[in-house]
Amino acid sequence: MAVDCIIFGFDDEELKLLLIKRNLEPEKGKWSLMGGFLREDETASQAANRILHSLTGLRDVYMDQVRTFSQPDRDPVERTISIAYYALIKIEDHNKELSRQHSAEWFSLNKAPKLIFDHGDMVTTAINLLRYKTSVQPIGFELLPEKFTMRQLQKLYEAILDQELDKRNFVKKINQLDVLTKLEEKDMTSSKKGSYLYQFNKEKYASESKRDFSLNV
Amino acid sequence: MAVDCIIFGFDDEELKLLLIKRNLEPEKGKWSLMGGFLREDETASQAANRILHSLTGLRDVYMDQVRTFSQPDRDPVERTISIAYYALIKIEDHNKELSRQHSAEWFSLNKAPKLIFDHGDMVTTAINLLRYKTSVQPIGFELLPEKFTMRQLQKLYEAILDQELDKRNFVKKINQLDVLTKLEEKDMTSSKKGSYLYQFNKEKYASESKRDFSLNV
DNA sequence: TCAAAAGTGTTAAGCCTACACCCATGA
DNA sequence: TCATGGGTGTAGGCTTAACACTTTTGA
Repeated sequence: MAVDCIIFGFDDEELKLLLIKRNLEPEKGKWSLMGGFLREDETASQAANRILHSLTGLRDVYMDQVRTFSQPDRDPVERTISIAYYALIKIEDHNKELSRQHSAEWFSLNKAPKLIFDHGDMVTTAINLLRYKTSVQPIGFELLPEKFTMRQLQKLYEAILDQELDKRNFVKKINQLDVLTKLEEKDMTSSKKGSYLYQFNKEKYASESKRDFSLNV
Repeated sequence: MAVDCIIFGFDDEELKLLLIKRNLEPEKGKWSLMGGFLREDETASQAANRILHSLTGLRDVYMDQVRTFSQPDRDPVERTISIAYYALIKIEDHNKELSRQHSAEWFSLNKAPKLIFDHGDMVTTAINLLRYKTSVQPIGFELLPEKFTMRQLQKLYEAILDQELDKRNFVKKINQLDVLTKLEEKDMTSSKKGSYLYQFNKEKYASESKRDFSLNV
């Protein structure tokens, strides 16, 4: 029993994937997802968190079970059944030294190399699930810094859905959800005028029976 | 590694669940899902089909992976990780003798007994997935006979969604999907006037880029 | 003063919802 | 002839999509 992690990040432009270069045979030198074996005393979700932590140094990260992959010959060495999880992390938070040690690198989704075994399927399945989940739960914020601009948020949704969105309609819909706090602060790096920063407001989301919303951007 | 099957059926009124009375310790005599162990040479999906077949005699049944349950102590005897699948079957098609041999019985969803281990969670997760899936793929038909009336179909959706629907609006929406064939034949059992029978039309669904529709009844 | 991104409203079309009456038939 | 379930259309409200100009300010 193994667990594999599809690790998503966002760099203000594209959705990215953290992949590791495999350092053992078979398929040595090829790219793969970060994975590991399930221990006796842990749940799959705990294993996924542990494995993610060993590569990124992060804890308390949003993760979701994708699906279990069980083709008998999916791993040519011995039968391994893998439970796939995806994780949403803030790229800048992760421990670069740790990921360097694992020869890990970030790839844009559409420029990612071919992956070993059925890891490509895992990624595809994970993205589809991510698309669904973002329309039903406010998990996009997990990929952004604490404070972010509307433009960053829109770019994120565009990256996840792989389609352009209308700026005005997007702002309207996000505001309707009423789960953000608009800060006084402005981000001055992106333009001369500067743009307001927002924060995800857990209280607003939790309190007001917005537990399951529907966001059709 | 085990596989457990959430077997859904529909009796023209309610969504039902096929459960078996456990004949071994622990929890002997309690109700549970039908399950079994994964064999060396099969995928989880093949195992699910095999297990379903052993209870119902049915093959080529619609099944979907729900999620994998991995709490170390979920089975008190020994650690068992279970991949849950749900199945949609036509109640009248299944082999009653086989299910009698397994002391299996159909229960209405809301009248089902408490289940062993985490089987209750499995059922809840499966229903949520089923609700989502029916809004995105025409899988409801798997629970109905070959030929069915609009009223049966509506009752089915009402059972799945657990809410009443407007008759006229429902018909409109189903017709918009354009995946049914209206037959000349009428079903005369339900009323004196008789009601037209319909059939799910795989060709219509497959051909016309309706691969992913959206049905918001 | 100009370039570059931020911010902001309105309108028209389409979709969804609510709602009630006639039809066909067997008893 | 009457009771039962089957079948059908429309109008109003709401939501969604399309669309462009002004603001701010650093260079």
